[in-house]
Amino acid sequence: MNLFTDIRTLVIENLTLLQAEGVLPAGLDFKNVAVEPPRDPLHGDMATNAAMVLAKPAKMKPRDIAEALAGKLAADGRIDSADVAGPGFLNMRLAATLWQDVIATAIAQGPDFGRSDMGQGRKVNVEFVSANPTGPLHVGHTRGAVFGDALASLLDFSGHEVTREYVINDGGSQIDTLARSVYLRYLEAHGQEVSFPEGVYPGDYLIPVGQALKDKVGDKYVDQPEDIWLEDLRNFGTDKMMDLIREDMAALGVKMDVFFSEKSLYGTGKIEECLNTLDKKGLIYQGTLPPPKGKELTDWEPREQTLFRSTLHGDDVDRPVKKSDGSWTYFAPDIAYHYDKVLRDYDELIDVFGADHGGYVKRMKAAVSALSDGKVPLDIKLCQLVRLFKDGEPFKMSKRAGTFVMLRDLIDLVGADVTRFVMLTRKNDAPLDFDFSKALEQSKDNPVFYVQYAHARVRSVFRKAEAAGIAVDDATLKAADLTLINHEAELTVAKKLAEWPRLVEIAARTNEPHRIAFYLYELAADFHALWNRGNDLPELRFLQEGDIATSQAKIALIRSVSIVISAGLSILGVTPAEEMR
RNA sequence: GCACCCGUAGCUCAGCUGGAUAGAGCGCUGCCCUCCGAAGGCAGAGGUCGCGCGUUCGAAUCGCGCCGGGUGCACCA
Repeated sequence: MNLFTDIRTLVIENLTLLQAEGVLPAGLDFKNVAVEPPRDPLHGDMATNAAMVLAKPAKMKPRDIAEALAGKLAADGRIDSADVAGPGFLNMRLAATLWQDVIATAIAQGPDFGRSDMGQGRKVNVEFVSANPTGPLHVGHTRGAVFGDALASLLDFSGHEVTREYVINDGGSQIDTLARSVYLRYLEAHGQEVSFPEGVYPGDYLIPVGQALKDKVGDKYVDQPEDIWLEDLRNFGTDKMMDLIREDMAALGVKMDVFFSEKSLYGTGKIEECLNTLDKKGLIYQGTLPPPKGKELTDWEPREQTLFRSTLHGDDVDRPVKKSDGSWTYFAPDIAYHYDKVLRDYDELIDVFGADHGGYVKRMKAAVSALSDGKVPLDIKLCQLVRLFKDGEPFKMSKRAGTFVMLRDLIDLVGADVTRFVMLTRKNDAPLDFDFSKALEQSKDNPVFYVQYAHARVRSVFRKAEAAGIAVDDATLKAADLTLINHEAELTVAKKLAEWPRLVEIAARTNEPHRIAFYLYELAADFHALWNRGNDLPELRFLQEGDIATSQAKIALIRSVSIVISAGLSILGVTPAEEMR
């Protein structure tokens, strides 16, 4: 249920009625008629712009339309009052029973309250993380991982059929580097002194991989030329790195549905097939690109190569798919990979990339547009950088090898729940400051704590109620006399709960899970405010001595608060707190 | 040079398919615990929404042009 769409339906019914009565002309388009919460709650519970958007096509004054509509709406039992304001806004006050119904619905639907069918079962593929299999995940990957996972959950919650996918870049030359790095660790495991020249990965995490290789093959590869061991070590290294990455993701609570191997595209004719498809559309040609501008290139010279005419699909320049020596560029298998997704019949594709891939967006969209004839939208979400702080100072982790802060370090320091929530308190295209000390601080300055605290407070009331012998199971609460919930402070919370289904749809439509985090903060604030009103007004306390019916009604209200907080946190991948410690 | 992102209160940031007097938190000022957890709440002060033009009944939001900051430009992956 979504109260806003219910009321919008009511508004449109009455507009139609006005047409039938000849007050409004026929043939009006109602699609721009919106029902929203007014910015200022003093104006009412809901407002509609109907009169203003219809004024021009109906050739009437907005206020006249609004007056006529107000007359109709005021007659409906659900509307306490409908007033015309300003240039033609229609402000409505809703009957208290509607807000009380929200509570009953929340309890009846439990974790599914707010679930939407707006996705209509559309198949969406969310590709995220996709870190090169050359080492463990670091902070930058973490943001993408959290974002992608939360977005996938959000889309699932709003009626999409979601696939979480990771593409393993196991086909490129960075895997040669990995293989050589593993080889050095392998020699080291055999007691050799090794040095790590430029261009290999020096990280400690490869030490056990070298050891494992020794355990597996003994001294078979010692002092052998590269062509003997390279292919084997590419596979061995990639497998070990993917194990590591899977463990990292598991520690963060991220689980993929599909791991797609880029290598599987090579030698199977898939890339060729994809490029043939483009060729048939006249989008492949032999040509020479102009030199890149604004950059001093000393070794640049014009070369003829195979190009994809991406400019016909919105890109700035055409892009090479083959190098001058005839081998594929990185872009070629990536096009083929996205073609594979299109062929797998997804209705929509989403890629979550790091901000450093910004230059890749247009060409990828161009490729998907070309391959699907514009039928499959591709949305690319770029996650900006994460800057680490401690006590307000930039933070660097001292690591023997490398200055990256690893995902594991984050989780060890603050835990997966805090990491996830903090990463989602900023929209993806804004840089994120992550302050360790703040993330662990127990104050309202820390949104993670603030939301968790609200949930813990609800649970605390439940424990007290149970100790007092009051039944607080959902079946009992659902049957509670909710007309006892009628104080303005309580209805404020119920109204915030009513926004939840609408908020979910907005967040899903924009692919912006951070809106969930901000909403939860607002809901927590309304709840904390109500809690404290109980200090001054004893009748607002949730437990009313000797009045079980009222207590149960009030507990039903805060039960629905905890339901929504749990549902929201579940989308973000965070576990709600039972109590604060 | 070009592309993308950002610019909103002293600071960090929200702001819905364009809606009314632009909202939070921190910081500042003053209040509220014999009370379901004060780890919290209430109130006050604080804004040319970077600048200009345009579209519109209406612009922080859309378009164009500037200014400032970030990221990226290749036969790398």
